[in-house]
Amino acid sequence: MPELPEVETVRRGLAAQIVGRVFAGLSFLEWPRTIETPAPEELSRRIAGRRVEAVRRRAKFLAIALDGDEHLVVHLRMTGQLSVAPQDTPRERFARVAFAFADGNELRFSDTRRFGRIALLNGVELAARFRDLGPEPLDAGWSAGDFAAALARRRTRLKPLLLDQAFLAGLGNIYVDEALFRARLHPLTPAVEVPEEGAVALHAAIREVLSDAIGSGGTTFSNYRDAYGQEGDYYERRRVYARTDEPCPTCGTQIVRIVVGGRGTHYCPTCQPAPGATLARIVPFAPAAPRRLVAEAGAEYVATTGGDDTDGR
DNA sequence: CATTACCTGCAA
DNA sequence: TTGCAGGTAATG
Repeated sequence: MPELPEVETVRRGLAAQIVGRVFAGLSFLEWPRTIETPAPEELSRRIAGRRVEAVRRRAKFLAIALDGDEHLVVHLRMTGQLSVAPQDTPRERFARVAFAFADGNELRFSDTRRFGRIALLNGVELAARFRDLGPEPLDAGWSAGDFAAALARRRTRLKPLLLDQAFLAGLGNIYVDEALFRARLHPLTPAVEVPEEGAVALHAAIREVLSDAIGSGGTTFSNYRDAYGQEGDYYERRRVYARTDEPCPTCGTQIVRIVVGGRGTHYCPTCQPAPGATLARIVPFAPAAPRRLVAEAGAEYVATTGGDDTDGR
């Protein structure tokens, strides 16, 4: 479920509900593998009596900071959900773990697919866990210039690169497709081939998409709910993700779905032309035409872009 | 770089 | 029954 906007939405709702509350211990453990470290007994002992100081987010991780340098780190993965409810209330169907508060409520972690993970870390361990994450796209310090330079160092295609949390933190499958569409870049474009203005456009597009999505409370198309159980509204605002065969909102061309790096990838073949797909690539495939017409097309291509032309060979 | 694994539910 | 799903780590 969760990419940066969803995790940020959960963070806000969770902070409003639990900052200031004091944990009493572990109260429910249906799926022990959810807890990476430490052993459940130790975790329970270490959180008991600890007060929630803040709920933070780094990339797609949530970090519930407790006094005494303890941090409850949560990764929702695909279907994880957090909620707060009285302990004596029936637990959700897919509840996996719950942490009791001293006031009779509990923090619940539900997770249909059981991919989600929770760890209790001290400050040093927390820093180590976040060490390899790339920049936060909404941080003021993340500049278009730095981003352009980083792209220029990579030959990888844009789609998998933007999904790489070490390159840039927080994007997932939905928002990569949405950002590439807004920047008019094809998902298979090698990063190094993105022109400067393309990098600037992509930098802006990433921020716009993430900000808009946070403003909509994230994207719900099946499982995702925030810390109050509410759905996000961004699904209806998306432009290409899961809109295969629907008309592009800009030009009307049917949205295409391909698989890149094993992930469903959606784009507009007109607005996001394939890498290198200029007249040089299109002309050879054009239907047979009078020689004079072909020559004119070639001449115009050379004149307007100055790229390497295959016509002469 | 692609594939598989981790899991389960749901729609075609 | 098959394929697909918001993520990521571990394999060839």
